Amino acid sequence: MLEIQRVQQNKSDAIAGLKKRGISNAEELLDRVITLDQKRKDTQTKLDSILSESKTLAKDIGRLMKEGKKDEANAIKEKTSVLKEESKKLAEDQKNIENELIKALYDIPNVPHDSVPAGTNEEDNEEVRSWGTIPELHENNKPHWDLIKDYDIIDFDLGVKITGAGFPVYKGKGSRLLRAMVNFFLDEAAEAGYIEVQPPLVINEASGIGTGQLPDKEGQMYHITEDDLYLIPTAEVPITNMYRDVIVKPADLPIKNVGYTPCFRREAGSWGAHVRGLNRLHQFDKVEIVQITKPEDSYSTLEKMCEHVEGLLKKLELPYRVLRLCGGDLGFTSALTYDMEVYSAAQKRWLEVSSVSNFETYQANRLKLRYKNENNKTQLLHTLNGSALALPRILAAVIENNQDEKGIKIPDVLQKYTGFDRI
RNA sequence: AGAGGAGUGGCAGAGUGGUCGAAUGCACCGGUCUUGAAAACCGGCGUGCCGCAAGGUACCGGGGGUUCGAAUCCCUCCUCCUCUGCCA
Repeated sequence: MLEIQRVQQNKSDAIAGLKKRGISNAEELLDRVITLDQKRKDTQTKLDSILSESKTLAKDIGRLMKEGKKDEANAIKEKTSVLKEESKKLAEDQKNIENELIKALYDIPNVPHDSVPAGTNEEDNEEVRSWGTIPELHENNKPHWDLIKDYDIIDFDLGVKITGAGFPVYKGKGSRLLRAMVNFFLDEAAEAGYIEVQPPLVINEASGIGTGQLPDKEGQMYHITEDDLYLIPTAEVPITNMYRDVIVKPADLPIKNVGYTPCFRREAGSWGAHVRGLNRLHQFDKVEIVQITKPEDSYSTLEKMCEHVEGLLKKLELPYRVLRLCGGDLGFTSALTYDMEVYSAAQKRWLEVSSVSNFETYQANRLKLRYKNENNKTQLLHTLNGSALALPRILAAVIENNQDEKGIKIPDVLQKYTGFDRI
């Protein structure tokens, strides 16, 4: 959630930023927050002074009782009961105002970074750079949903039988290839200084709120109602929430974590064109990198994280492009996001395989994730994360782009992980 | 899952209805002393909110209640420990 102070100080910037997301009533939203905050302050001032008076009187009563001046004490008691009623009412008002304020803040997305182009959808995303050459495939090349059947490496029907649509079964060399990639990605991240973690795959409500999946997007997560827990939609949630309510020692910054987890997404209502095969699933694997940095370091860190992701794609010899997402395509909590897309020569389209974002203080503000700066002041940190990488689409691109008449060639860097060089 | 016990500041640990935001020790930071360090001594040392500030206010696992007044009493939830049961 946005910092109220920042909204107040740079209101026009915030409005301009939110307009890039296509939010036309930005000024109205921000004014509401500012008004509510002022109301909150006023109420608190009143409440505090009443509480202060009550406290003083309570102490007087205690003293008088001890001195045996019961009548005097009782006289004061009457006064305090009036104050108590007032403070009770004010406390209730205060709570209501605070709830309204938080709700209002939850409704406002992050203010995009200056470099984010305005726009309404993916067509307005800006290509920053690209790499690699699109391979020429043989005449009878096939998309991955056919290849996986031909070589019997991924079975969707079996997944349907066990669970339902969107839960594939990886088999034999398919399963080995998946595991090989996970290991490759984790090793590369370790090499780049990320500390590996294995977080829970199930999170509580507070964690969902911390990273912004709740209260808005609960429909996207699988909800275990009996225990009121959620299946993680991404490792970002448990990993970032490790640092909820933490004041980090400056010496520990930047924090760099990597985690491999399955991810679970209901994807309610988002099925349709372009989601065949591995392109969109309810359960998929992902290696996620997360960094927590000082505010002044976050944008250079974002670039480094992109370099890391691009390094993986280069080693896998996959042609890719990097997009800077426009305001309309930008995630709710993100200030700047780069999407990495790999070109699938068989599907003849770009596949999003990674998304690297800087959330600035938006998540940290909800998480209460802070550090003591040089002036010994507690200050919000910046959070960043990126997929490095999302497995199914990478696997799809790898088998599609490396197919020939005789089968599928495994990229060189993966061979020591798979133990085989062809499928 | 059942029975019992417990949750207090970075840690340890006192505090069972009033002057307790909380003793004390350790850790940490600053200073004195010292060539330097250690020891000793002096001072500082939680977080949020309101306030220009002085200061005020809230927080003793979470939520609710009793009371003029709650770390302390009551209810409820959570977590941890011990024993029993079950289990990869």
